[in-house]
Amino acid sequence: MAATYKDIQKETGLSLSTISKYFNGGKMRDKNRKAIEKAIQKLDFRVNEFARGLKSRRSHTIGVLIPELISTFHTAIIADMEEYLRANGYGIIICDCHLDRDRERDALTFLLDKMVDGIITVPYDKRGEHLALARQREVPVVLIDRLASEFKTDAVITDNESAGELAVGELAAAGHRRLAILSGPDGIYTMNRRMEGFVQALQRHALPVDSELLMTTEMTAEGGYNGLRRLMERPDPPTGLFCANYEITLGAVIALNEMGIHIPDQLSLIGMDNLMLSQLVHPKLTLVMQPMQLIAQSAAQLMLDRLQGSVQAASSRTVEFPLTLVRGDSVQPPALV
Amino acid sequence: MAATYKDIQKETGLSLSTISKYFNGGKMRDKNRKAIEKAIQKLDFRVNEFARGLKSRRSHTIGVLIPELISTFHTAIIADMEEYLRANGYGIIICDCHLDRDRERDALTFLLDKMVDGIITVPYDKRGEHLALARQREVPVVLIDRLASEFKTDAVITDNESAGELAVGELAAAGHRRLAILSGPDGIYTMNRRMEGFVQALQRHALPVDSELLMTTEMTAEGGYNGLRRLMERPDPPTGLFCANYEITLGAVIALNEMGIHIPDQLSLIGMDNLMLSQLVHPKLTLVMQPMQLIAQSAAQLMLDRLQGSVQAASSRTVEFPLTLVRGDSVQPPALV
DNA sequence: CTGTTAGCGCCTTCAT
DNA sequence: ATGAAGGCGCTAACAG
Repeated sequence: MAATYKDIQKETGLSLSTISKYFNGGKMRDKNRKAIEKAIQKLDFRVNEFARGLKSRRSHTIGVLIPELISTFHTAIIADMEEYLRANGYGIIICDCHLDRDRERDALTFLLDKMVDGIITVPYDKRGEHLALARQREVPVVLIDRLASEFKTDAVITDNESAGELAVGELAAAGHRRLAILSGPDGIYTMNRRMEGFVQALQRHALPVDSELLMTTEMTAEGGYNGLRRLMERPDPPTGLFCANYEITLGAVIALNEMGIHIPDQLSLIGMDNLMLSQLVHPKLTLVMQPMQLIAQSAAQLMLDRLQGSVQAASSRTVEFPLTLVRGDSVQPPALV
Repeated sequence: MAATYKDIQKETGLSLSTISKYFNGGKMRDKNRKAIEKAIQKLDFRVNEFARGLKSRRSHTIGVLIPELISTFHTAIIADMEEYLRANGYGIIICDCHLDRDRERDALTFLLDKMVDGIITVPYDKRGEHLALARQREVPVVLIDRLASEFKTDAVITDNESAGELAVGELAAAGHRRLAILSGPDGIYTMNRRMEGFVQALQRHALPVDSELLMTTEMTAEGGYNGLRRLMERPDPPTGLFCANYEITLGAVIALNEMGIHIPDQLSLIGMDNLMLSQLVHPKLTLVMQPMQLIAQSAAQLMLDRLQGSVQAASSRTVEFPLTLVRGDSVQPPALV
């Protein structure tokens, strides 16, 4: 049986309120402080967080809700957030909705029922209306990676349009004119933005926009694999390709290997995220990278600001980070046909 | 302000104990049940888990403590465990100790202070003495992947020795005699076992054991990269290699690409885990695979058994799963020198 | 089957 | 600076 204030009381003869004050930073006689500390040692006393939470209504726990845990991008961000939040006394409860809107809603309810103090989420449902439930319970929400059309709140995103721009710019500079994109399904915030940026960049560079080369597929390695085959089996395949997320890039590379299509001689390729991939694949890939650590820390900080009440309740802040192009050897001028 | 039993009481006129019974599965008049349900709807009532925990001493939360979140192996297992546990009403609080014993100890304390009902961990500290603290607080512990020398408890592991055996068997069958292993640091449970299994298998196959070819390195891509270079820059390099974990495999493949050493003509390679890798790399890698989903589910189930009290407190069960060899194209007979 | 009551461990006025 | 007392929301005897 765990020790309580009463046990400390028995040890020290002090009253419960003095003991409480010790744990909540009040002033007290040095002698008493030391007596309490001695009793804590002796009893291996730990404050009971249930009791504390019952009064304070705080669990010092943040719910993290994401579409899929098996995603380098999400995992990397979660790892950084976990470290940052724990350093501030907060633990994270993770829920993975497995790319399913109903599960996402259930998971949110689950987290709220677990009395989390806040929710940090990569919303799967584009509209994000499920998040209204959190607001109704007065639990702050911070979005990562994607905005929700029907739910305004603090968010950390990257300049997704520029991903398309960076890729097109690099490929166009190498002399490519027939460019394709393999993006995720319509309805995914980041994928739509990257697609839009890509199309706008084509226009800006006065390159042809062939809707057959603006392909969407699942955001999985399998999706990238299938998408690439469809793209390259066309009578008139592209000479330059941008893969709009990590898993799609992975699948595309697998398919290219299988089809015996050589990078960059036969196809110039630009992928996204995960530097490790770029080094593993031969030749090294040129990538558009997101600053994962910055994203993680700033999401965590936005949440801490909310929880510490240092921010206007009504305001909503959006932090947007730029993307960077990391050059490998997967882009070269197109073959002369 | 969230609704409480008292609010339901006002709505229904029923007593607190009747309402409590509703939530804890007692019998009651159908009329009363319906009245309560109606009130719950109207008030958007949720049971306060702080108050409930204060009485029951249960948070329905499991602490998950791992060496590193950025590890496909750990992430995959966590994703499966999360799903399985949540389906049973349990959430998981994740802590990553970043390959640091002190942080591991701190994280354990953190989790216990968060009132978790149990700890599922891949212990980083080989001895696992820090886990005694959990036992002292009567919090059950389930180990994954590694046993701890100084802490006996329920555990789920794989037959690590057989990894070495499978690899040596496959390479020997192809005619290789000069075999090397790239394993993790001495002191890591799995790495030691795989190394031992490898050496025993060499002896069983009557192959020479050259201690220079039994190499240990960090369990990271960088470790694999460096280890491979050291190995292949020797005057008399091996013709067959087993990489004893995923990250090491990754790093080794990167280094081979850079050095222009071709698989399998110049080196036959067997890696571990992560089927995706095997498909990405050209040629496809032959791999020793661990059944991640089984590991995850059985760890979760061991924990649930403990929490539901359906297991003797004193007993300790170890579940060991077999490994499988998945053939790719990275092994062929050695070149005639 | 339902109601009354006394805590679970901690925090917070309010006195002293 | 310290002590006494009530209550946070729920549960579990115990009566009725």
